[in-house]
Amino acid sequence: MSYSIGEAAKMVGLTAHTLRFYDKEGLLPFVKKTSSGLRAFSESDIEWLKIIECLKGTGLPLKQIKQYIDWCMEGDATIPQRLNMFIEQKKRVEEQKAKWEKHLEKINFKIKYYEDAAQYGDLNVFERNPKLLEEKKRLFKD
Amino acid sequence: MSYSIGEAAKMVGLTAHTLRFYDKEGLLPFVKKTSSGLRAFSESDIEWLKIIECLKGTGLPLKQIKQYIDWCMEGDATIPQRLNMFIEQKKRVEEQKAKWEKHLEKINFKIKYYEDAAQYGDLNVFERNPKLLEEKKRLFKD
DNA sequence: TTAATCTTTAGAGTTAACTCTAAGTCAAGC
DNA sequence: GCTTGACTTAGAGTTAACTCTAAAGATTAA
Repeated sequence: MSYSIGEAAKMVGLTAHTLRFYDKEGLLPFVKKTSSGLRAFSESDIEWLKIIECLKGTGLPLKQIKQYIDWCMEGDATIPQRLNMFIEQKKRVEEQKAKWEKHLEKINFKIKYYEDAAQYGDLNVFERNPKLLEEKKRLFKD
Repeated sequence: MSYSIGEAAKMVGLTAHTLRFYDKEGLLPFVKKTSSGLRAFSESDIEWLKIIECLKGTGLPLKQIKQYIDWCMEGDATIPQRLNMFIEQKKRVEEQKAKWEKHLEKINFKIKYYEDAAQYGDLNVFERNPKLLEEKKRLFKD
């Protein structure tokens, strides 16, 4: 069983346009075509798309995703590079997560700040709640 | 005390070019200029930049950041909108974090997969480790 | 006071990742 | 067989967010 480009697109939450664009960029060398020239996505192609989505979704540029796909096509000799690539990506994701935690603290501070402001209808928040001022200093010091 | 555009840029990890671009886009209406036309960033302007960085770093487009800045300039009447904006942003960050957790599981799987492959020099990983195949099915089923 | 460095503007150029169009081909239902 | 909708390609256009250039003015250190 195989899927048309439109079906495959729906399965991974992309458009057929985007899949054609990826193909043109060399990200989908594994996708075969029918005798009449239509792309036919196999189950394993769908898995490829999910890995591409995973890497793209964690911020890896398409060029580097293509690099990975190229390594996969080259065969067993590139296993170390591929392993290294996923280790690096894991590192990046975890760094990014740490950054987001910091951002989230600032956002939570702003929510507290505006909740108080909304309640009283003005921005004299720190006069009413000096502890929030301390928290602000801590969050914005660096 | 105030900072030149270059100093301000260094303090928040951006370039002077980028700060001028932000200014042109209307993101920095609070920045004053000296009598000779140079931008002078105050301490509180630096805090503005950090909030902009926080919002940009959690994926909010510059247009929506500008919307927030505009609300701030409009005065107390827009406090509810601003509160709502941060609540929405918090929601988005937490959704994004959940997505990244899922991506991270796939990445961890790939690391295990390629570690085994690297050790044996081939990709017959699932023959050696059938449990990994089960994990793959679980991770890629949806 | 002069050289080096920084800042100013307007505006052009770049990059990544789509997004769409046109003109034609293919497939499924009636 | 015919219509309708999905598919094909090449290539143009879009969007966001920078990134850079040029020419002129401002600031700083010697």
